[in-house]
Amino acid sequence: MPPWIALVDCNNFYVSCERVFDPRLRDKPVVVLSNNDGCVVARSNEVKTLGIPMGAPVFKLRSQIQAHNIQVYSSNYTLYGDLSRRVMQTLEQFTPEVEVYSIDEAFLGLSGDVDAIATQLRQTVQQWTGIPVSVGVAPTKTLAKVANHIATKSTGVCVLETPSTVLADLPVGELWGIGHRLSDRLHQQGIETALQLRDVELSWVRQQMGVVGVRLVQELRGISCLPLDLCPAPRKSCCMSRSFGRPVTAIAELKEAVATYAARAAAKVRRDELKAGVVTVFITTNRFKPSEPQYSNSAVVQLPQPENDMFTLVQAALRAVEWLYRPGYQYKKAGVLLTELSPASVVQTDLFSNLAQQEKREALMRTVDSLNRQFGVGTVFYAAEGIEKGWQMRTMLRSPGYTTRWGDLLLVR
DNA sequence: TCTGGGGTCCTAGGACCC
DNA sequence: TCTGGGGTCCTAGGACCC
Repeated sequence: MPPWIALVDCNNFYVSCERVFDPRLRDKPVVVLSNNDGCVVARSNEVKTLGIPMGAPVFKLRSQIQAHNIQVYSSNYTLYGDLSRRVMQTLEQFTPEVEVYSIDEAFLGLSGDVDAIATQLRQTVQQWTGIPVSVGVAPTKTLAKVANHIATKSTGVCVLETPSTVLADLPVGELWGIGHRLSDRLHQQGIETALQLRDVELSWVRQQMGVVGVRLVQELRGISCLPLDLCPAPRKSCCMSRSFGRPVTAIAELKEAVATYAARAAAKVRRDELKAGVVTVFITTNRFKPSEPQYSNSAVVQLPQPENDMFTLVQAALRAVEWLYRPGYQYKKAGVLLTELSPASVVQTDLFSNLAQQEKREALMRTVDSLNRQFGVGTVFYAAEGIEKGWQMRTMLRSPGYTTRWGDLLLVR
């Protein structure tokens, strides 16, 4: 294992993606909103300077958006996913040891003149993809996160060899793995900085923060406890859920939404060559409106054998909705969770399964998937998903699918 | 009017077994 | 009188991440 770990982080990733295809957005304040245009999930530096926090609900920002002429975008995950893939492929030019950690971050194993490599890598990603990145290099993942933090605020590259002074200036709550709960508890115990946490007794850490805390503290001391994960295990669950664009009261609409989510979730597990053994459906009213009657519940359907066929999973999900639905409530959100995922290649049949029928369905699913891949999600769908979809989430301000839809190709002149 | 979505890991406690 | 203990599995809830 090489002695260094680098964290490459795309700066303000979603905003940077929008800027790649619309250079007029450079140097302007830009935000990208969550699904349903609910709250802010990405901010340009100009917006950060204005003090607008991550996760701020957009309806509270109206006056600021006006006053500073902030450019507002709905999220365009197809575009971001595509650019992310290009960034990751570029990183693979520099080392085979790439752990894709999230849509905009990767850990890399590096050795040699890491300062020079990091600088070169940063320039190459910028040149090949148009996305600015910061690179933090250190002996452990946790310290690489700290280094990245510094890199983002300075020249874009930071190699952290002797971090004591840096850790003394870092509030403990900003460490990777310390959320607001742990942060509060540490403050109560008089621990304010990352350096103080690093130098605390391990037995105390074990008792107060469990094994997760022990690993974190060891990492701060330069002892790697979170190795690079170069071949991630297959996922254990697949969730598809959305808030509705408006309150939903009728079971017919709820069924359309849940059928749509089940079909999308089924497509995801087929893409990953998995099958699901259990389908869970949940529905809920709007918890932000305590004045209205509240109801939320979930139902679990155990399948006789693992499936990834759209019809089977949608039917199971719809049975769950019938069981869950109570009239008289304004539903705000629903979701479908697929669990007990197993490899699709393992064929498991029971006495009553009809092989010929199963093969026909698999062929049909392959055709559906390929059409939806080629022409966009929703080209072919199950009638139970509904046509009008009045419940669908709002996305008023979405940018075009520059790299994934022929019709949206950027026009020059 | 208007507050995201998709994951993972850990722990504690109960049921059950021998 | 004296009432084990270790292991596994499952579940719910908590905490965190991006």
